[in-house]
Amino acid sequence: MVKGENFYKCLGNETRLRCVLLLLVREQICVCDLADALEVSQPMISRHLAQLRACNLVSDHREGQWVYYRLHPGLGSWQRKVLAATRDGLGTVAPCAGDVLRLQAIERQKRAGDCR
Amino acid sequence: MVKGENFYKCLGNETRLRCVLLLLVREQICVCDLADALEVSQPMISRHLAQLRACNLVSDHREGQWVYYRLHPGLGSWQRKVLAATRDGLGTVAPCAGDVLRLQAIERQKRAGDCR
DNA sequence: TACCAATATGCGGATAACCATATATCTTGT
DNA sequence: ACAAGATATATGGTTATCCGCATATTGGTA
Repeated sequence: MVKGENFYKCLGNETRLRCVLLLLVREQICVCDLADALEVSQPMISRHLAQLRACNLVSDHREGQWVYYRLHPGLGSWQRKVLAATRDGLGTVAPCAGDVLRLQAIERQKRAGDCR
Repeated sequence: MVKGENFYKCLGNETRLRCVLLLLVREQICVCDLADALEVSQPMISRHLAQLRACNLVSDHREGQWVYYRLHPGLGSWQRKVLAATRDGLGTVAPCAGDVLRLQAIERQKRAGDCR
């Protein structure tokens, strides 16, 4: 089996692709922020994240109550090139552009909450 | 729907990925040579080529009895970058390396046939 | 026309992918 | 210990994908 097959199978789903593209913009994102930014249910994002994890596209770590995901540090350089090219091609159009905007809004809201 | 989704769905199948990587090595290849190089049946290669065609990853043209496939000339630059990075990452390992060798053997055999 | 090689497609069955809903687990604060 | 928030998984049903085999189509040639 071609090693890239699972890699591309993962990217062949809209939710997972949008996840990965968001993780190209932010070092790490917690599950609830991902769900809100992509406007999908919590079980749905969790299951897709599990798949990305199984294929070593992302890694996760817990910080208290929250689980943060990031692009897997062990990604091959060719895979990073693929993702970068994809961001250049798709990052600025719908729905990815909207995902970034929503994520930024979520982050603003959290910072505002910290102030009181 | 993210535009790249179908692109990646196509690449998420071993046979189709190997096809595309071979087409990165040769300008154009006919169906029977593709089937022989990848060691898959003719209906199978034909069906996958139809899918690649439907997603505008490849284009085809007839030359007499043979139908030749090539990477679609209208591929976006980010898509070409993705394919180039994939070739760099996977092109020299199995099964892709073997595909190229078998294709070369097929071409040698054809040239030998032409000489008599 | 008849035939052969090359290619495409129809069909049926097996498997995998996907989603929504419900429930379980884990962590923290009370 | 209990409650609540965050995350993961189980379950069931629907749809999509993949494959093998048989057959149709197309172009060249006798």
